[in-house]
Amino acid sequence: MTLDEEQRKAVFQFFNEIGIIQQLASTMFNKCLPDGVHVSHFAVLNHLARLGDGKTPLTLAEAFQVTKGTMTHTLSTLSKRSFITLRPHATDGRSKLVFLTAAGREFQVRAVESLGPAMAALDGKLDYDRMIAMLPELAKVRAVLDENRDL
Amino acid sequence: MTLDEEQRKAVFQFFNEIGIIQQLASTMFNKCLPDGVHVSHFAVLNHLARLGDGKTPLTLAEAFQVTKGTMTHTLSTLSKRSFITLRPHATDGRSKLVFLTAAGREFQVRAVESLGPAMAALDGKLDYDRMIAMLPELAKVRAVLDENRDL
DNA sequence: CTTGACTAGTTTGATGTCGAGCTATATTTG
DNA sequence: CAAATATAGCTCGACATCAAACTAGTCAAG
Repeated sequence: MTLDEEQRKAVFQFFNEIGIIQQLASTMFNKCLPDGVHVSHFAVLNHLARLGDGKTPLTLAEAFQVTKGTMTHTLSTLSKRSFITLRPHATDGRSKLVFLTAAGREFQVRAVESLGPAMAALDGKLDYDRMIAMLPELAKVRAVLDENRDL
Repeated sequence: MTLDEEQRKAVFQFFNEIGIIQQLASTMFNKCLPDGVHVSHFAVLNHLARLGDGKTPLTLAEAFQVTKGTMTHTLSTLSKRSFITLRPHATDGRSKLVFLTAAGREFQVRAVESLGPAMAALDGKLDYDRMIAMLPELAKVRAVLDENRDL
C-alpha cells in the first residue's frame, strides 16, 4: 500500500484548493466580462482568436474538456450573438466548422480589455513567477486525470 | 505597467489549467461516489466529519466559497437524505446549526472508501510530493483571489 | 422603547454542465 | 453492395450554481 493516510489527505486538499481557486477565478471573470458573457464563452472566442478558427465543435469540446452537448450549447449561444458562424464541413457531412465573425473578433478584444482592471488589481499580489513555475506540474496532473477519465 | 503580455498569457493559462483539472477531478469523483451523491455534498459531509459538526450554514458557505443560496440547496438535499439535521441556534434566532446524523457519518465513511479504487489507480502516476509542494502556493493564490472578490 | 441598519437563511429565475439517448453521415467488413 | 459499427452533433431531463430579491431576527442609536 503506497498511498498512506497522509498522502490521501493531501490529495484531497490539493483538489479542494483547485476547486476553490477555480470557483473564485471564474466568478471574478464572469463579473468582469461585458454583456453577461460567461467565461466559458469567452474561453472559446479566445481560443479561436489566438489559435485560429475553422475548428470542429468536437475539437473544441476536447480542448476544454467539456461534453459534446455542452459545446453545442456554448456554440449556439455564441452563434445567437453572432460572434461565430457554423459552416458545414467540406468533406464530412456529419461535421461542422466554427468561424469567428468580425463581431466575434471585436468582442474578444473588448473582453480581454475588460479583464484588464481586475488583472491590474491582482498585480503585485500574485506571484507570476511561481504561477508560471507551477504550470508544468499542473499540466502533468491534468494529463494523468485525462488519461484516466474512465475510472 | 508591470503586467506584460507574456505574463498575462501565463495567468490565463494558469487559470485555464486549474479549470480543466477541477473539471476532470470533479467528474471523476462524481462518477465514483455512490447513490448519485454529488462531490459538493460529499465535501460538506467530509468537512463536518473531519472538523466537527455544529457549524452554521454560512460558515460552510464561506469555507467552500459558494453563495448562501447554494449552501441552502446543498444542505436541503443532505437533509432530505437524512445525512444531516438542522437545529435552531441556541442564541441567535436567525441562525441554524448543522449536525451529522449516524447515517451521515456512515455514508461519509462509505463514500471515502468508494473513492479508494480511483485513488489507487492514480497512484504511481500522480506525483504526490509535487502536489503537496504546490499546496502552499495554491493557498496563496486562493487567498489573494479571496481578498479581491469584489473586483 | 422604537426605529433603522445589518445579518442568516430562503426563494426565485436563469444558466452552465452532465449523461444518456437520438439522428444522420462515414467507415469497415463480409 | 449490404450490413454492422463508429463518429459528429443535437436533444432532453436533471441538477449545481449564481445573483438578486425577500423574510425574519438582531443590534445599535437616539
